[in-house]
Amino acid sequence: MDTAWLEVFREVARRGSFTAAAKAMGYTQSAISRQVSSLESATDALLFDRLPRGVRLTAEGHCLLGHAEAVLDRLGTARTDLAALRDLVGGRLRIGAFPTADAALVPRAIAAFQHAHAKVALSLVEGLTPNQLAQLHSGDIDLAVVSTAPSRPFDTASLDLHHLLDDTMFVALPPTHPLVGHGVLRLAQLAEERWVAGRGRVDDTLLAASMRAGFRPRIELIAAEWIAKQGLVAAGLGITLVPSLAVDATRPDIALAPLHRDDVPARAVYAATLGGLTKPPAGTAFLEFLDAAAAEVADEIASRANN
Amino acid sequence: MDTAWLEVFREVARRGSFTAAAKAMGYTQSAISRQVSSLESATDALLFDRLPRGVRLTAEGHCLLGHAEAVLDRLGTARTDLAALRDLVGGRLRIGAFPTADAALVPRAIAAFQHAHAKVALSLVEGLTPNQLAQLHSGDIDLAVVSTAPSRPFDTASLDLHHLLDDTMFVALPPTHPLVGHGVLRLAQLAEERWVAGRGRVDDTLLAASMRAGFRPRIELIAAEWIAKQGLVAAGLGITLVPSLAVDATRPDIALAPLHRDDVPARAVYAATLGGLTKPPAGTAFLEFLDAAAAEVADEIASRANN
DNA sequence: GGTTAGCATGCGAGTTACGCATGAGTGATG
DNA sequence: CATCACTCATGCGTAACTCGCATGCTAACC
Repeated sequence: MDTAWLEVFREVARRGSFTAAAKAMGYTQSAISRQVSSLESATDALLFDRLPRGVRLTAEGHCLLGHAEAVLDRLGTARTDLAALRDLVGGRLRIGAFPTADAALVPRAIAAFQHAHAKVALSLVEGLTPNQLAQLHSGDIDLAVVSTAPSRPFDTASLDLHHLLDDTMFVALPPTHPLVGHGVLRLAQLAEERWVAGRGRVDDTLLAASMRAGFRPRIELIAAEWIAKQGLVAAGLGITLVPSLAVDATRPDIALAPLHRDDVPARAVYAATLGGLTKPPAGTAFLEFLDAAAAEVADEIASRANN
Repeated sequence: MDTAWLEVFREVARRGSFTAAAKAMGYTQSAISRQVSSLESATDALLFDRLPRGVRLTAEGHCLLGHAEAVLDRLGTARTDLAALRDLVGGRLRIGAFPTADAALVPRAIAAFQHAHAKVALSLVEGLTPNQLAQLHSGDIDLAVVSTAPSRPFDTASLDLHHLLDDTMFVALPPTHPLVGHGVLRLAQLAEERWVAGRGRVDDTLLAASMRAGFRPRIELIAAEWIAKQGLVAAGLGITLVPSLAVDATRPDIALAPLHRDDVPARAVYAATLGGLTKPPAGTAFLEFLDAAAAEVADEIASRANN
């Protein structure tokens, strides 16, 4: 059944005449006659009584009319929704990001995106990179902000990776620490320090890097939450590593010292989408905002490292 | 846009593969491929990502899927409703009838019809014949039970008339009246009686008939409502004419005497529908129940007239 | 009673949709 | 690493459909 038949049917029902409907729709009267006839065959119902002056809906025609209008309406909203999806005035975009990306990078991009495309429903899920990738593959999120870890390289085959920035490491020192203000530090200078460690990947980084620098870090303080680590450092009980993405989120009574990039390799931060698949329009648009936010954040980090 | 495209789209979305959908729907894989392609052109959207093993909905495809299912559902209910209309398990029938027809004839037909076709929504409008015909023409009712009046013959051209029965006249007498039990009466025997008259056509009938019988009836009592007329007659204050259709509705303390049919011509009672137009299936079905009810009522009237 | 309005239909041309066969790309398998 | 299996896209020829045009027919209107 062609939906054009329904449109013709609706027009004829409204105008009460094949000829009038034909004129209104740019068809010939014979075309209208045949289309109505086709619809009558398809529904196995006589839809109009043919009168000497025009036509009139039968009971069956009246019954069908309501449904036909509903169907055409729904098709119209389908068109509208699709257009909204394309024009970024509708639809949704589900984003995932690792925790420190949510300190500044992702929130800035989201704020700018929402300002530009208020009608798009954005959602954000925080999680570690492996979880993000799993959700990406299962279709739970459309785009993930992830970071490389030397230990777990992700399969580049099934992903589209868009490089955003490189996340270097800073050392968080108590404000009274003697090394504060000495510019770029080498990891070896910190061999005797007491370290505050969290759990998971960041501490792998610390361990691997310090072993490479020739010492085994003294880890006596374990704190999972960022707020706790900061407290310990601010109290002068130890030092810790801070990803550059989190420098804006450190409390003012902590000193941050840039670390030489040969000592702790930078983590690359990517925006990842499923490879080979069509990205939702909002996704590609969001990438630009992520780029802009990444550029801003990178600038700020660079200026901080040079002080 | 062909709704077959939507069905194919839905099937492919469910099965995640063109080939599987083709097998399920009895098409070739190439046909599926082209139909999806057609739908994509029509919607100007990429609906599926083509993967090495099957396909996967894009964001646009997911957006369209909901609408497509709604449209197909609605088309299904349209088909169901049309079938229900035909099979008398749905739809409606709007009936009109003149007042005395609602005393026994129409209620019986309605009761029997409702018992046979409970799902059909019946409605009844009481009104005089001219109003019924007007509503018939305006499309407010589907079928009218009307009666002829010598003064106002209706235009038989635009109507389909189905004869139900002939409505003769009875005389309502006080139970103590000397003429009670004398069988068929001639109007001339009642020349000296005092008449209870209503308004409108019934009294035209009385006037015309009595003038023809050679007298002018003494009309001193006017009562519009049937209940009032009966009261006056039962109290012995006068006599009145009763259409045969109303004999069952007369109170027991009134005597009814059949009137010779040469004196007061029978009114023909018809079921009228708009001529040339397709009758709703419930309408033609209802006619049979009207016929049956008319036969019953006519039998009862005949047996009453013979007593 | 002629004219007009309106729907149905035969006809030819253009478009569309189907199946068949084939090609290209990717994952599974030995 | 080569081969196979599976999936979708596409060229081709045929069949069906839909269109406009012209015509026929019926009923209302002047």
